[in-house]
Amino acid sequence: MTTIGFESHDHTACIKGNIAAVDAQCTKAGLQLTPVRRRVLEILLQEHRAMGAYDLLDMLRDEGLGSQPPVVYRALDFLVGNGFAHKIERLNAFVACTDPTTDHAPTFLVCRSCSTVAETHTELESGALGQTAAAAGFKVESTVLEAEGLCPKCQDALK
Amino acid sequence: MTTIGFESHDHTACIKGNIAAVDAQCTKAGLQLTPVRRRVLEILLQEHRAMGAYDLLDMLRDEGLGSQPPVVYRALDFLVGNGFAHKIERLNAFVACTDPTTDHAPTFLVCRSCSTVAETHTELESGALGQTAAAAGFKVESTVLEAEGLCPKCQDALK
DNA sequence: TGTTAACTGTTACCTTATAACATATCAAGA
DNA sequence: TCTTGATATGTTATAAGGTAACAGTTAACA
Repeated sequence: MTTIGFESHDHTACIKGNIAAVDAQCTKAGLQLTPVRRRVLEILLQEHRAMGAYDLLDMLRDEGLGSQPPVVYRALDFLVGNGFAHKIERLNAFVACTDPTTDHAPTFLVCRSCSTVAETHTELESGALGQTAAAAGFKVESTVLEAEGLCPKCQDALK
Repeated sequence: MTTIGFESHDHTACIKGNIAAVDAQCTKAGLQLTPVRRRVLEILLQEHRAMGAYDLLDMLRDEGLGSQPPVVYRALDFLVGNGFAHKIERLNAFVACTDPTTDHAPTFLVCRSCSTVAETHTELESGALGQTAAAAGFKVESTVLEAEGLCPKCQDALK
């Protein structure tokens, strides 16, 4: 299990690597990473935080890439549907996936102070949720696993 | 760990018991279970499913208990804030808490076919989320733990 | 070159939620 | 008894999030 999001890192390389991985994945799966879709993913990677659909739309509009809500929602549907981005339900906002190459049930740690989102991956079966579901005879199709609180930096800053 | 929601049970007694428990809790904590708040909780208990704020508002309006959104949102804020109800983020909807007497981090199993919501309680510390957060130095203040899928009945019905 | 499939553009609208301010109620203290 | 403060409700207006439906575009390919 790895946690990505609260450490500093080479962000430019991180963006390039992610886009390249998504590109490869799309080619392999016959998916089209169109300009709007690519740009939305780039923005999410650059900002490295949860962004609302209308925040993204404002940026697209400034760049002449679309000005109406369906444009950004369709791009987000594509990205989320294919695992290249995730929706943070608690925030009604979206983040780029940190590991777009593997299928996974993401878990998020959301800092309420700086809004940074860390993504972690867990195995459903081994977790309490998976075990509870199995015991209840419930067939899980998708999960929402989010924690809100304070990241290490903000805990220090607020002391 | 107990799962409540997919078994049949004496619903009338379940409602009375829950309201009584909330009543006692309010008296003890100096909280006011006013008519609007009580009625919203009753409706949630009666319906025994996730309900949107505007669905609740329609029912309140029919009963002359309030006709504008803030009325129901304030009642829900009170109920959710004190642990007497929960919000299902995935659905933007609300359910009565099945165990209002104990402070807990609820987990929900939401059936996409019949919309029934089962609530279970898990210990944060023992779960994958708690362990991940601890490893990352993240201080958890609240959690959203939801699974969407098919309940046992609907799995049978769809065969 | 016509047809199809996938994607984008646009209008219009719906659902969910909250800010802000006015009013009402009630209990504690001057 | 008055009045002050705390708490709750009533109401208007609007912000924020999301989608249905249909028209137009582009690219691949028979």
